Amino acid sequence: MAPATTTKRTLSTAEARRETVLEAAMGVFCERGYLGTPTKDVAEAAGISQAYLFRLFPTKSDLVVAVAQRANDRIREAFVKAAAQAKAAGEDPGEAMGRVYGDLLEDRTLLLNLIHQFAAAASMPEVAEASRASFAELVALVEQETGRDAESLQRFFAHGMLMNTMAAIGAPGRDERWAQLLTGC
Amino acid sequence: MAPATTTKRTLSTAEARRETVLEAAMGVFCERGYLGTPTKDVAEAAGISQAYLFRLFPTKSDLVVAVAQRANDRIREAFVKAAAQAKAAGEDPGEAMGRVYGDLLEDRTLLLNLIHQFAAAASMPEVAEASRASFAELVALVEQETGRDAESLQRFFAHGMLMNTMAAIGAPGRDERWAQLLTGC
DNA sequence: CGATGAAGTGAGTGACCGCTCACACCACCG
DNA sequence: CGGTGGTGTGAGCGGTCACTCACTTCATCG
Repeated sequence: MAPATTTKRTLSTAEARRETVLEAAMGVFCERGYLGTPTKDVAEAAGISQAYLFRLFPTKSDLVVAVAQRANDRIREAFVKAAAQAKAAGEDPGEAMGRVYGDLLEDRTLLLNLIHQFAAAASMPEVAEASRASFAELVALVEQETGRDAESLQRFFAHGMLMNTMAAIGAPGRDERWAQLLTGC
Repeated sequence: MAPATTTKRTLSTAEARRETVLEAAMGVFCERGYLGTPTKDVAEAAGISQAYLFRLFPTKSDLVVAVAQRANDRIREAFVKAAAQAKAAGEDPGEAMGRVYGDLLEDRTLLLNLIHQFAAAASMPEVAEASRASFAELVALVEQETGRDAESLQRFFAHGMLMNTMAAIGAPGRDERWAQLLTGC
């Protein structure tokens, strides 16, 4: 790893390692999910030993929750940025947020982490709590930025969840009629 | 299990046993998902030995695919039945199908198997294929029975996927504003 | 009856999993 | 210089996993 270029200790090295690990974990978890992926794979992808992984995240559950929160954070940040840019350009923030969500789903890693998160929520209360907190923030954000009514907001998020599912099962790109119908914008 | 104490033992056919196993498997898989649930738990829930489970389903993957298909079958059957009843009663089949999907999600077992199926689709091509086949049938069915246009069909399924997700993360029943907004009909 | 084949299981197997521990390394400080 | 505290690891531990095999029990039929 490259050492910090300059400065004094603004960020601990362990903290930076944790960032590396979370990034690598998202990439590894997205294939077989949280329960299906061994911690050894995460450690290898992050370029550290399994022993050190367990010092950075005391249990696998801790790691999973952190990964889920990171995925949620990434979505929220993208929404905030898209809304700000749209407002500055005098465009519709709602449309910009919908478009940016579609762009996010192009990143298969993020998308799969999302659906693994929802699946894991069934047996991990902390993950479920993180998911709910994320939806709370996202709904508030979209409502505030767009001023849409309840039905319109529900449609916005429903469309997002459909796109999630379609991407997960590999529907986009298929030329069957049903796939084009459900994935079409 | 039951006939162990008595000297008599009533054998069942392998086919009947497979049905029992699939039913039990849905109940056990729904908690921790396909990769997170050991086959031992499935065998116990079905009341057979692990060894015999592996004679009925040669690999865990075979079992998982069969369970996914069974969940999909159950939804399709419910849709067909609801549409037929609605038509016979002179009601709107589309509304009936939407309502019956809401009823199906009351069964947490089925709902969780659905989202675990979508998650598993990421690493199990056969599961992904089963999911796609199910969507193909469902879309054709709803379109045929309701005659709705593309946008309306997409909204129908999008709403279903949102309900899936909300139920999975435990949103229904919460009194936070966002939850009522997204789960409200 | 004895034979045949399907139903069903106890007792493993090797591989793998989450997690731990003793210890090495390195930068900095007095 | 030695000490201190954080970074990092090799080697495993106990337990669990998917899967197997030798074996028993049962129903059926000539």
